[in-house]
Amino acid sequence: METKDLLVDYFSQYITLSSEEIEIIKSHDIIREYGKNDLLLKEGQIAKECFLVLKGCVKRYYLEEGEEKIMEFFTENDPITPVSYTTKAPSKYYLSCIEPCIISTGNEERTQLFLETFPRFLPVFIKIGEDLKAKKQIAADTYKNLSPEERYYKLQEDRPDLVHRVPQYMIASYLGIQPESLSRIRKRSFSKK
Amino acid sequence: METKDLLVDYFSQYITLSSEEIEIIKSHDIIREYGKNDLLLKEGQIAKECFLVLKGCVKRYYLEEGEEKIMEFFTENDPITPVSYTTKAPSKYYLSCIEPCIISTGNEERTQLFLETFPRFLPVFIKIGEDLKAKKQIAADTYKNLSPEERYYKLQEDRPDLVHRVPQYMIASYLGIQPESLSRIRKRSFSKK
DNA sequence: TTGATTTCTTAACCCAGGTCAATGAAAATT
DNA sequence: AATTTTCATTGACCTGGGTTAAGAAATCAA
Repeated sequence: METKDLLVDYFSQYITLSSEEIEIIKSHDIIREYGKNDLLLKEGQIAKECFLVLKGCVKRYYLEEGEEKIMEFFTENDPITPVSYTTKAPSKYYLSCIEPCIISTGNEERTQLFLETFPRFLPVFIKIGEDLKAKKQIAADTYKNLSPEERYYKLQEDRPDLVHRVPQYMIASYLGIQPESLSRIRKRSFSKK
Repeated sequence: METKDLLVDYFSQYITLSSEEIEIIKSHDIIREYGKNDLLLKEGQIAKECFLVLKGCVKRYYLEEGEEKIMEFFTENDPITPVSYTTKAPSKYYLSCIEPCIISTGNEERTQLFLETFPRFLPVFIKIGEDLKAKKQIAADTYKNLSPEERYYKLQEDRPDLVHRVPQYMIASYLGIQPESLSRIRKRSFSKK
């Protein structure tokens, strides 16, 4: 089936899989489909799973006085490890699908079992974790150093897909500004060209 | 000696040490002293070590057009793992002591050797890494959600020591504003009380 | 197709933070 | 102690983003 190949493709980015491994990965029934607006994690809930987005787009956001404060967008091949998943404390934020999604889910038992069966995947898992950590630090630093306007241009550069794929009011929230301001920024950028 | 106890104290936060372990930790010659303004890492350099601040204060910053953009302050018991240490790529940022410091340094061989000798420390290392990751995500989220003024008040709450210990122009840089603006924020806060 | 809802844009006004310049205070050097 | 340098404050003016309110455009449902 098509969807199961997505997970195989993901691991193939990091390691060459044997046909036996491919079969086992496909046989794991850990891929689910979600609809638009489905929640993966709610505030207050303790995350029992971590995720890997194979298709679609997920937003991570806080809800403050009814306002969504979007922190991150996850798209194809982005892993999501909720803070709550590692700390076992109630989540402070939400995860929800903003498109229909195909998502692979992991939990601790399955991860441990998987790594016991295929110990050669351990360094892969560690590498993925480290890459991710570095990427997040750089993203946070970038955000800190730029003005909202500069952040928008940077986003256009780094993830041009997102700007078209996601409604503007969500992009605005992600950039830390109001939709009206993003509208003005865009207007300015049109007249420059 | 006094300084070696600091490292023992650090691990004791996470695990109860045997006297044998204490001796071995003390016998490792991995603690160095640095003066004010000493650099731990320069832009362009590949970090061969990670650090643990036992005493003093270290800033992490980018240098852009001669301007320091401070991203983080590290103080007592804060571990520092430069992105460059994990990626082996030239560092984009600097690490420098803003006070005389006592710092324990780690590298890959020593860490591996240490963990082979004391495998029971592995979960401790993992836990420290995870705690840190969660803490950083929360810190980045907080920064994103608050205005500069609110960030200052939050900093006063979270790390009241820093505000007194670090020059204001560095606090301003950390908050992402100009020293003049911080001065005005402080002025406003005085008149409120 | 049409109406309803959601999303995006524009305008007017306000304010926090940026910039520049001057002054004062505090540290470091001599 | 005197001098220089660094750091902090203040004022004047400017600008980008917030806020409110209105309307246009796009999307969706029926």
